[in-house]
Amino acid sequence: MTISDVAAELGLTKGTVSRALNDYPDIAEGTRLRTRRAAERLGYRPLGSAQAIRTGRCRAIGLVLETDEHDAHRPFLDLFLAGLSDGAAAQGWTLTVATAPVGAAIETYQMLIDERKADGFVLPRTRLNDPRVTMLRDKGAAFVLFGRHGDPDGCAWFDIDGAGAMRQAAHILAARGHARIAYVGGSPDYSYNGEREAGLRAGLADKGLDLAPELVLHGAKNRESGEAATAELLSLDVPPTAIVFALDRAALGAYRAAAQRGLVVGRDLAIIAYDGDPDGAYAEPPLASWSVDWGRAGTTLADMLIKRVNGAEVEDLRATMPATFLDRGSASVIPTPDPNTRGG
Amino acid sequence: MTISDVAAELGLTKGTVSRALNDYPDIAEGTRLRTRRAAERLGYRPLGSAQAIRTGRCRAIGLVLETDEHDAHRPFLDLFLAGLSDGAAAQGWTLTVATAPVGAAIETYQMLIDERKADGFVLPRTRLNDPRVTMLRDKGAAFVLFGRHGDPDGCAWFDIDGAGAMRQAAHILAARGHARIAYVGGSPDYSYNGEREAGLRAGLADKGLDLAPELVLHGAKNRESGEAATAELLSLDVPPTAIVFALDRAALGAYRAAAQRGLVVGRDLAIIAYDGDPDGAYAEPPLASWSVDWGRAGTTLADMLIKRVNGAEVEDLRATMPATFLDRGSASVIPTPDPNTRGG
DNA sequence: CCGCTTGCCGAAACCGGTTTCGGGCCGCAA
DNA sequence: TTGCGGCCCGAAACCGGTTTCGGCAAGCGG
Repeated sequence: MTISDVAAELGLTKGTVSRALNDYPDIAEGTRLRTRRAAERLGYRPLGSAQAIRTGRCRAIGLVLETDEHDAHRPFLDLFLAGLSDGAAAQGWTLTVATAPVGAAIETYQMLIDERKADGFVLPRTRLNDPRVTMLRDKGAAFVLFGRHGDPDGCAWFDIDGAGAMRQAAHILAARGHARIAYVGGSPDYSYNGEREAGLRAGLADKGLDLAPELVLHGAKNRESGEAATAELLSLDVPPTAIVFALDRAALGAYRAAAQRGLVVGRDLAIIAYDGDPDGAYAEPPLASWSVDWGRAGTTLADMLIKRVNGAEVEDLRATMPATFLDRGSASVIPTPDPNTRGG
Repeated sequence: MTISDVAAELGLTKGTVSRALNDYPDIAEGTRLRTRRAAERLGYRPLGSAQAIRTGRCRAIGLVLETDEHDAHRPFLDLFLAGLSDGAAAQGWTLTVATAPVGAAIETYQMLIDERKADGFVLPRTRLNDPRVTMLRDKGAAFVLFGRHGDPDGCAWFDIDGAGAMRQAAHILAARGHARIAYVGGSPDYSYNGEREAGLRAGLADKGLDLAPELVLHGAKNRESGEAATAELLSLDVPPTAIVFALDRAALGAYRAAAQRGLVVGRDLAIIAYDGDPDGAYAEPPLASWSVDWGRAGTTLADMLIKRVNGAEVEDLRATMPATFLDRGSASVIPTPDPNTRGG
């Protein structure tokens, strides 16, 4: 069922049918309706590749997932893909997915651009200094970052408000009587890390507290390193009464470190983390965490990218979305003695 | 950089260049090489959509993920996608991903076929009676199942040998002194369930054992239902000394059910499950499980689908891959008394 | 009544490839 | 020398759309 078939059925030419279906202004209203109905009735769907060749648009969002990141546990990938796919499908677009080792990602983008398999890209896990950004910017390709880049010039981006979440985490812990609060970050290469730490500092400052230098650790990206970081913090002369983790995966390692010192999470030590990893719900006690709506994030990114491809300015394509606090057992109130008289 | 540019550079016509690059037999060897080098040097890459329009092939694998399955935790989706993408990329193909609610998947396939966004499909999570299979078979679309279908006629498929894994699980447990072994299955709609149960039965039969009817439960797809199933089994007059689960997620629920009865997994109760879920490694004791190489599975499926699109017969496109046993603490030897004198 | 817009559609070029067809040139046998 | 068959390549059709251009007919003002 091609456009010529539809045209023949109506006694029109294919050019006229094309213009009618694409809402050109030089088509009579009656003709437009007649054409639309006939196309519907005959089950006509324009061939993507055929339009692409003339318009230069294949109406596809490109997504390149970087492999080789062993710590990159992605429990939400399906939700994220569903969001992207829904957002794309709502406008008749599709999703082209490729994977590549971290180093070779650039080539993959290049290939997708050259063969016009995608009109633009959603860049997951944006790093502060990201070669993908400079490359795509140079080539004039359309893209939207998920996360923020060191130099936002020419970048459209979408991000979860990790700073706001951490700021509120500080407020919550302060309200529950904590004064000595630690922070365990993830990989410093990613923007989220700085955002979350800054947010926590801001929240503490709001309450007249600060983040002691010895209570700040970085690079905890999995259970093992989270456990090690926690062990280090708990060995201090004056250990923290609460720890805020940048990542759930690291926080889940804290349970064992605490247990080894005879401490019970949620009673002797408060923990708040970030990601809303479903594993956290099964910890004992369940892990309090900031959860992200990955589906909505995907849909929003898809919308933004399509707008960008259609010519919207990057300055108008920047947005954040709040995270939601899952107030679970690990963050419950801890009856602490005066921190000044405790342990030291 | 189009094919005409390359032709002009060489003083040939675009038709000749096209034939040279596609290894037509009526092109002189010298011309072929000269053309190939020029294309390489100029960085020419044929436009996917342009070839698609004439050849009818867009060199893309379609993958439709079904959402709305809340129990469909997919910790390996990234590995699977990477495998598919690698297998596709090795032959110059790409991967088109879409998602759809379970009921609406058919429409999504239809759309991808009509707009020729994919030349064929990999069908994940095949059900025994799967509407996708009948639909694609009727339309003459190319596809490869991941899992098996009730009626394999006209189907190419790839599957993990869950039956073999379960059979070996039976052997292992029997060798470690277990005689009263239970099976907790997942969703009966999927072929894997029947395969795994049958494999277990076969393995028990090999050792002169059988699966008592009261020791077979179904529908445990998550922690909660796994916990409930375990509780039910442990309340029997003569409870099992070992439980084999079709799914890791369900097995992880067993730990709590055992603990509530004062039983310790790996000492009082042996557990073997299936999937190789990374969460299992962090259980106490770690969960013994059959792990699947999702990356290789993806690559194999991609290869098979491309062969199918290129005209291979479905009968030649059927294969299984073994799972690997992760012999961890939950399956350790349990010193049981004679089952006949115990508990009853 | 004439000329000039305006609305609407047909005709044809075009996009970047692939594939078919036909013919020039060469070598070889008669 | 002529005829014939291969080897190569050019020319052009083709795929299914989009977009430009030109022209016919109706409407309108002068």
